[in-house]
Amino acid sequence: MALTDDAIARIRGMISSGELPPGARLPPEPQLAAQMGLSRSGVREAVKVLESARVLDVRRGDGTYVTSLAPRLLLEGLGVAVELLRDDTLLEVMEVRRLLEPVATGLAALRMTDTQLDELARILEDMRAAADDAEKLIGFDTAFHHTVVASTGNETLTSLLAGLSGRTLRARVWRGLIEANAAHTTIDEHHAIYLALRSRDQLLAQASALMHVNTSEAWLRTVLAAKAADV
Amino acid sequence: MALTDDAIARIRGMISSGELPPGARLPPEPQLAAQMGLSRSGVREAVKVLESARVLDVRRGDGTYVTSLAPRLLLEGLGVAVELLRDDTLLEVMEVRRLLEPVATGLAALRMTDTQLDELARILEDMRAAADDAEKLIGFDTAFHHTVVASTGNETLTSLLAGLSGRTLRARVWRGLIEANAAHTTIDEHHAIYLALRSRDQLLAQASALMHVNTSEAWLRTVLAAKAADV
DNA sequence: ACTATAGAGACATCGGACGTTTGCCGTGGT
DNA sequence: ACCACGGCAAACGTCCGATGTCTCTATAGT
Repeated sequence: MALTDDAIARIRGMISSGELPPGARLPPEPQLAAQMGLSRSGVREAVKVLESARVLDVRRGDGTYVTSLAPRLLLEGLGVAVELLRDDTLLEVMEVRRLLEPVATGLAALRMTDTQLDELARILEDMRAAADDAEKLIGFDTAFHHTVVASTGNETLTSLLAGLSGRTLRARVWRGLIEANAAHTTIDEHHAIYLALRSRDQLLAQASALMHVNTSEAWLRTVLAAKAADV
Repeated sequence: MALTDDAIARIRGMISSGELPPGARLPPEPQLAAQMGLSRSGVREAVKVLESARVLDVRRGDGTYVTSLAPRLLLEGLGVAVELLRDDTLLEVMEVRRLLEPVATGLAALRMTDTQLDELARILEDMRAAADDAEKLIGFDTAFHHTVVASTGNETLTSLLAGLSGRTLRARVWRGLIEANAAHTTIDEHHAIYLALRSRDQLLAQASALMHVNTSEAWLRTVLAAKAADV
């Protein structure tokens, strides 16, 4: 199993060493194969792996290029990984969010601009208007938290939290929420977070975010327990 | 580019739907190819991608199996992603650690067992004994923080922080530390964390961890600045 | 100067062949 | 009855060559 994996490692090495900077173009597959001493098939597998990791960008008919290597791209894989976690480990993910979201929201309280606060208010309105449409609620919920975290200006943090709050996870929580007619309570929690951010109160922002994650965790437990009972 | 990516998505779907539970064996490559309507080459690329993501385990001469899907495996990719981040985004990573490590250490203060505390003490001794060997120091440093975070019992959290504290990043920080003869100061910081954990003082644990990350960040800045000046 | 088109280059996919490794099972001996 | 050995079959690893399809570019024509 050495050949293809070697190729992966070598290409990665060329990138991290700076030999292949972001945007650089790789040699054509046949040439790359010759250069690394393996067949084109092996090179293709290696390239495919790096493409799926958003390290390479393969453009058919054109060539293969190194991506920008932005955190947003490289950390995208975290999301798909979390989607595959089994139910019993989703509570671990939730605990990480419980640790990270409050402090991240607290940091946002220090850095959020008025424009961003206005956008939050708009999303909050959208949320209230869509209080019975699960799909829309999930979308606005995602937008709300994304806006908050993005205001820290830390793309790595934003991508990380986005990955931890995968669509599947969110959908499960909201399903529990809506079925129990508790959507308005959760929307109020968002409002509390908004108020804390608006007043740039770091501690209050932390606290309100913790309350919110805690609620989410509780509903996730409910949903998971219901599913376990089904089986 | 649809065929291979479709295959990836389909296999992932079969896994998350429960059709292929952890440990399950996939059909042989030729059969899988027929079943999904593409050639063996395409299947191999798809399998390789999922293997690199630690979703599949390919055993030559035997067959292909679904891994345990444990967080430790699936989040392993985070580490390699972080290794490829460019220098200017490493500070973002450090900021995430600055947010996450203190609260994680605080949680550890509540959950650490006496046995684990004893192990910490042992690592601390090793560290003092190896105060001039960069390689060893990095190893003990990694072991120290791993032991602390692992005591939370949250494998997801542990893997996440491990990924954020990649070997390269650690090596850079320690290089700066040792060159400036500041290794002993950092070892003292570890001692402070240990004392806080030993007394099960959550707030003190948080504070000492923050001090420590802050020091690391400062040294990282120094190293990065020196490198930038070189160029 | 602009546009349409033809060609070259590059990736996408396929099919088959051969090597190597692994696991299993039957055989034979103890 | 148990164990060690050997051989077979299955499965992955690697390679090769051919063909399809898409992009970009340079050329020719208006």
